[in-house]
Amino acid sequence: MTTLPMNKPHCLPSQPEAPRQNQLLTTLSDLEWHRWRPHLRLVDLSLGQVLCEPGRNPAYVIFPTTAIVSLLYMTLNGASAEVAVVGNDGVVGLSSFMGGNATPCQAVVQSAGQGYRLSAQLVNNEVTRGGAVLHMLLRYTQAIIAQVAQTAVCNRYHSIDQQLARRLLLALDRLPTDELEMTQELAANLLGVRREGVTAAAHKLQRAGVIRYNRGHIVVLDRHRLEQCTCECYAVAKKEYDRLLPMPLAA
Amino acid sequence: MTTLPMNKPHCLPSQPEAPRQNQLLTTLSDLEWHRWRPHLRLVDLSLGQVLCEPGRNPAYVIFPTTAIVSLLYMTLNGASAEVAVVGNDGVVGLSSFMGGNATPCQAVVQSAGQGYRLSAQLVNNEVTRGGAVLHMLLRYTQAIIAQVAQTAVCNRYHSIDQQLARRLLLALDRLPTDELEMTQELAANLLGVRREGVTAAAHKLQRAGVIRYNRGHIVVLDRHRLEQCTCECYAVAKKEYDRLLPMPLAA
DNA sequence: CGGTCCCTGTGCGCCAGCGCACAGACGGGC
DNA sequence: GCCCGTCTGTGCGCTGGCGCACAGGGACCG
Repeated sequence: MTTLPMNKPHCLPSQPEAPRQNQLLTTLSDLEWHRWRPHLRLVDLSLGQVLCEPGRNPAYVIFPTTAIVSLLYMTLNGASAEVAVVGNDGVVGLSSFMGGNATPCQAVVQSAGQGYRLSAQLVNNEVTRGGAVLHMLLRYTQAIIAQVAQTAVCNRYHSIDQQLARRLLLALDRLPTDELEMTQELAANLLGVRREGVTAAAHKLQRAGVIRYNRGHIVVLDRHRLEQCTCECYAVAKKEYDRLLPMPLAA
Repeated sequence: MTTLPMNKPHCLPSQPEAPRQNQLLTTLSDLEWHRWRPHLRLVDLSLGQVLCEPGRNPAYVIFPTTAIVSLLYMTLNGASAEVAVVGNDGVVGLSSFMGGNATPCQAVVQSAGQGYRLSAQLVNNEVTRGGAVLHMLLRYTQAIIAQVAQTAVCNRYHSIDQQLARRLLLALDRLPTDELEMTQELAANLLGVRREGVTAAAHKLQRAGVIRYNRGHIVVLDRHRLEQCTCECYAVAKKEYDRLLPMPLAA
């Protein structure tokens, strides 16, 4: 496995006026930004809050700053699987900008925090203008597709151990600290595996001294080793994101 | 399992001048269509042809008419997994319109046929205009995301039997006949499973009288029963596509 | 301070799918 | 008509993950 220089997102503990903690928003030029600013509203996102119900038309898109959101698909018999993770690196509600006005996937807050809310209508207007905002959203869409596709591959080929490590890294990248809240039960639901499977995987990580696990509270002790425990999927998706988003936006 | 009315795509045996056999192209207004027409060029797509190499910048997007194309992700050790199927219902090369100019996934022709080729540059111009073409592409992008996500879920939860049935239906929907060419070896690569696993699954279908299998040539005898053999994933993705694409395009 | 949830650990039996190794069996080319 | 390559069938043993059932053990609340 290649070990990438994992620059953490610039996600500082919430400053009184920290407008552009979301990386997508930081890609906007000052011009665009000032046009948007009046319409952005900071909202609290609580654990378990459902931002988007399957088949419903969400009224807002949300650019998380400190919160983390899961995109989940459900099966007929109630099982679920997470297909993508969105934090301060992205935006929730792509479907509304894409014109479909709904999506079969559910968006649930996995880690409480804040985010900027913007009306779907406004985003649509921006899209039709065809400017920098559109191109930013398109880039991000491509990154999401890569992440979802990589999840499909990962589900096919990789062990629970590897997938758990990957999921922890995904969370870590979107948090300011090395600690996160996630019960084994929850992790199992996200990965679409048994809780006992997660217990076993978490044990291995713990005994290797990579994490410390206690009743839903996880401390990552050695991020570098954690990266070695996961499959390529993590690095591939991250690399693709880094390739797409920091690029100077053609417009 | 709900049994949908599976209206086959209007894909007639190639007429001498059948310009809009691709369903995305049919959604365009006459105005848009006539603007595009001079730039579309009908090309032959041969079995196994690679339309897009991972990491490379494809010069064209392709709207298949009779051909079928797989979008594949590869793993480090050479294994592969198909994340989406594109036929006369879609377009290959979304990444170029999304601005990323490349994608980690590979596009390979699985069923020889034809398609309309259009320069990526031209598509980009259309996108920046922000008109009907953009909205069509966005809609289709959303459908692709749904398909990829559903593939992820399917990989997680469903048996080889179900996945094989699903894959056959995906091919069938994009072909004018009830026959298709696909060796067990190939199917195994697409599904990311063992060839022997496919052998077993195909046997079951054959013994149930649903298909006839012979050295890479498959005849679907009973499509209805085939639909009953697969998981919900097929219907969910199809429903989402039907919801998104026939809609009158707002612009 | 005791009860009651949650979370976590553990121990089964079970099975789908894997890896490997061969054995037909069809079919196209010479 | 024969040969060889490709495609398909079959038989192992193995293992990762599943389903189930239950036991300790914090944490919080009254």
